[in-house]
Formats: sequence, structure tokens, C-alpha cells
Amino acid sequence: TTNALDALSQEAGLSEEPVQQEKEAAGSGGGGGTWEVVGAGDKKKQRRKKQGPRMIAEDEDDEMGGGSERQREHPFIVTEPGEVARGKKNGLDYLFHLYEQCRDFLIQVQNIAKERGEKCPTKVTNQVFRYAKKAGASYINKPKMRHYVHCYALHCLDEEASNVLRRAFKERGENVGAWRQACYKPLVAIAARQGWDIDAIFNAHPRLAIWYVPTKLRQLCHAERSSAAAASSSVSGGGDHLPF
Amino acid sequence: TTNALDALSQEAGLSEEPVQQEKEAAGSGGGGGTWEVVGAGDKKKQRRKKQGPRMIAEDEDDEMGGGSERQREHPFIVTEPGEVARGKKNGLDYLFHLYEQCRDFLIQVQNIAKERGEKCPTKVTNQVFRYAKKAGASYINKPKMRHYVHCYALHCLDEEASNVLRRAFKERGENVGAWRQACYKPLVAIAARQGWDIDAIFNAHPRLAIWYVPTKLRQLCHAERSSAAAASSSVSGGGDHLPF
DNA sequence: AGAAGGACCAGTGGTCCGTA
DNA sequence: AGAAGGACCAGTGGTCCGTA
Repeated sequence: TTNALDALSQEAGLSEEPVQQEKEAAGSGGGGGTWEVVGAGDKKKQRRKKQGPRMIAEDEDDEMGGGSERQREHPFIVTEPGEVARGKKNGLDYLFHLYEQCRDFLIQVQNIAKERGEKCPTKVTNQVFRYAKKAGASYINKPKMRHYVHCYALHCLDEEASNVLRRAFKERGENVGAWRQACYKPLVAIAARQGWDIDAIFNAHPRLAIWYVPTKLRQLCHAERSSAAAASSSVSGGGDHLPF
Repeated sequence: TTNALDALSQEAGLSEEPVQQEKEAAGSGGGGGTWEVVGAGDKKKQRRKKQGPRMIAEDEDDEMGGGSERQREHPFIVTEPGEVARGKKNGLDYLFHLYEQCRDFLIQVQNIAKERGEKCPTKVTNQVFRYAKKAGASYINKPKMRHYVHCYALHCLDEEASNVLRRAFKERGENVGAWRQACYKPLVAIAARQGWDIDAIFNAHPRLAIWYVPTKLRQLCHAERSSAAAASSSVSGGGDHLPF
């Protein structure tokens, strides 16, 4: 906890070279099952490129010394439950594991806030992402986590349906983007069964409640509810008269 | 609701002259008991004054036409429960009434958001203040409401104690600032009785839950808890040994 | 001196788009 | 073409301080 406290009390330093850490993309080719996650790659300096005509001294050492490349996480592929991705890929169990890690980081941030009597986040906020980065989990970032939230939601709310979908998309050789898109539909169906309140559905699930409902999922639920309501009113005639 | 929808869908226009509305500071000298609240004063243009050297064409009509002054709400004075402030003053029942109004505005904003399938605020946010202004309640503003939140909290959580305090401070002829300061102490005492969790206390009260816990109140609770803990550990000796 | 509130500012939620 | 994520941006929570 002492270390954690330190990590939080310093600000995120973008200008100083960050301390390098070891990594071999946890889970991408390793043993299997338990993810021994540590810090990430070789990233260096990536200074701002756009934003106005600020050009002077912009690229003092843009060559990065000895040709080491800016490192990213390996891309995800559709894997079935329990399957470990081979080659320079990460599997979906690993993806979902990242959400559990974020939850752990949130809990740490919450504990620190409570100790200090500061306001205590209930969601995975920017502060939590900053904390995760400081704690060495540089492979966690906001755009990625937000991108796949609804996939994780399906995994939480109906693991069986999620597994079926994963197997089907793996079998068909679909890419991650296609699988990701396909995750919306069963979620909307779940919302339909529960009165369309997707926020309530997220909040009722302890591991999901800490994630913001994705805008697109919210919109899909709303659109689907509207057209369902229109359809059910049109079967009774479609006019202004009372049903039945 | 149609009007409400319109009000929300337009952005707050700072540059255009806002539509003028009638007002005679509701409750400041009126009948008594029920606040017939409407729009506010004569405010005009108040464009930015600081922020850089942007000077050109800054004050095309700074004289405001015919000498009409920029209008503010009358200041609050300490009144006892049920008492209506006389002269160019507002009483504390009116102050608390503003919090109830904000709650009504929040509920309207929530209803609109639900209809539209947008994310739904649980607190009085900037959006709600903007909505209130559009709806004609220009006497409601964020700095004022935040300033007195803890006073309203005491009123909600222990109306009897709040009333006693009001009578005492009125009798002593104290000003609003002194009364406001004095509201902290009984709140900290309430928190002490309930395990020091001021957020939980706010959230447990339906009318209070929509307000952010004021920073200073949170800090006071934290400081008081710490010193209470220190005191209770020092009576048992003050050392590192176990109590008892 | 006491008080009301416009306006500022650091850090947020959200996601685009230059990058690999 | 498909995907990861730095970095941007509009609007937020918070409150200072020029104003009356």
C-alpha cells in the first residue's frame, strides 16, 4: 500500500522518460490459464505531433537511438474459452482478464481515497487508468478498455451465450472486429427482457457496475425499444385509438 | 415537457442577449410561505473581462443603455423557520427552497434523458444548472448552491437542530457567513455517530443524495475522525501495545 | 466588511485518427 | 485491411476573485 500511495500522489509524468519494465505480452504465448502480468514494452517519448505550429526543437532525438521500435500490445484474436492465443496474438480470456485487473486497480484507488478522506470513485475513471500505468500496467489504456466493454458485459451477464458466440466466430474464422460487433445483439436482447434499462442491468452486476455503459450500446437499446414499441402498437391497428 | 425539451436541446447562449424576464425577488418582501418563483433581473451582456489581451471591440455598449444596473439576488439573512425576510433580503426558508427547485429541475432533466435514451444524471450537474437558467430560474447558480449545500444538509438530516441553530444565530444578530460556518459542526457530530461516512449519509437521504458532498465538509469529517482515533488510542497509553 | 455569481481552470469522459 | 492507443476536445466539478 505504501508503494501504491506513492504512485498516486505523484502526477503522471509525460515528459520524463518512463522507467522501463520487462514484459513478454502476458498470455500471448505463455503457459496457459493464469496471467502473470507485468509492465510493457519499449515505448519512448512519442511527443505530440499535431496541435498547432509548435515546431522548434520538436524532434531532438526522433531516431530513438538504436532502431528499437515503439511497442504495442499484440492484437486480439477470437479464441474459445480456455484457449491460449498462439503467435503474436492475445486471446479473449486475456482481454477479459484486463477488466478484472482494472477492477483491482479501482479497488486500490478507492482504498487510498478512503484512507485520505477524499472523494471515492465508483467507476473506472481516468484516475484509475493513470494509477494502473504508474503501477506498471502500461498495457492497460482507456481507448482499449472502452472499446470492448460491451464484450465484457456479455461475458459477465451471460457467460454461456458469450462462449457460444466465441466458438461460432472462431470456427467461421471471423476477426475480432466482427466478433465485437456481434456482441451487441445478445446484450440488446437481454435488455429487452429486463425492461430496457441497460444502466440498471450494468449496475446490478458487481463487476460490471464499475464500467460506464458504452454510448453505442445505450443507443442500440433505445432504438430497439422504440421500434419494438412502434411494432407492438401497430399490431393493434396503428392509429390513435386505445388498444383492444 | 415540450418546452422543457426545447430548452435542453439548445445550447446555452452566452453571446446573444438573453430574453428578459420579470422578477421581484421571490420571497424577499412578499406574502409569506409559498414562493412564487420566476425569472430574474436585468442582467446584460457581462462579457469576459480577463483572459488575455483580447481587447478589440470588447465594450461596444458597456454603458447598458439607460443606467440600469446589473441585478443580483438580495443577500441572505439569518431568519427563523417560517420567518419572511424584510427589506432587500432573502430568508433561509427561501434558500432551502432553491435546493428543492434544483431537485425539480434535475428530475425534469432526468425524464428528458430517459425519454431520449441518453445517460441520466444522478446529481445536480452543470447540465441541470444550465437547464434551470433556460427555464427562467436565473437566480439559481452553481457557486451559490454549492456554497450552502452543507446548510441544506443539516436542514435535511436534523431539521430540529437546524432550527435551533437558526434561532440562536438570529437572536445573536450573527450574519449569514457566521451561521453558515456554524452548520459544519453539528454535521460532523452526525457523521461521528454514523461511522464517519459522510458520502453514505448524503446518499441515504433522498433529497440530499443528489448533491455533491462539499469538499470542506468531507475534510472536516476526515480530520475529526483522525483526531478522534488518535485520542481514543492515547487514552489506552499511546504506545504501540494492544488496547486493554 | 459581507455577500452574490461570472468566469476561469485542471483534470474528465469520450473517441478520433495518425500509427504500426 | 484490421487493430492498438496517443492525444485531442467539449463540456465538468470546483471555486476564486473582480464586482456591487
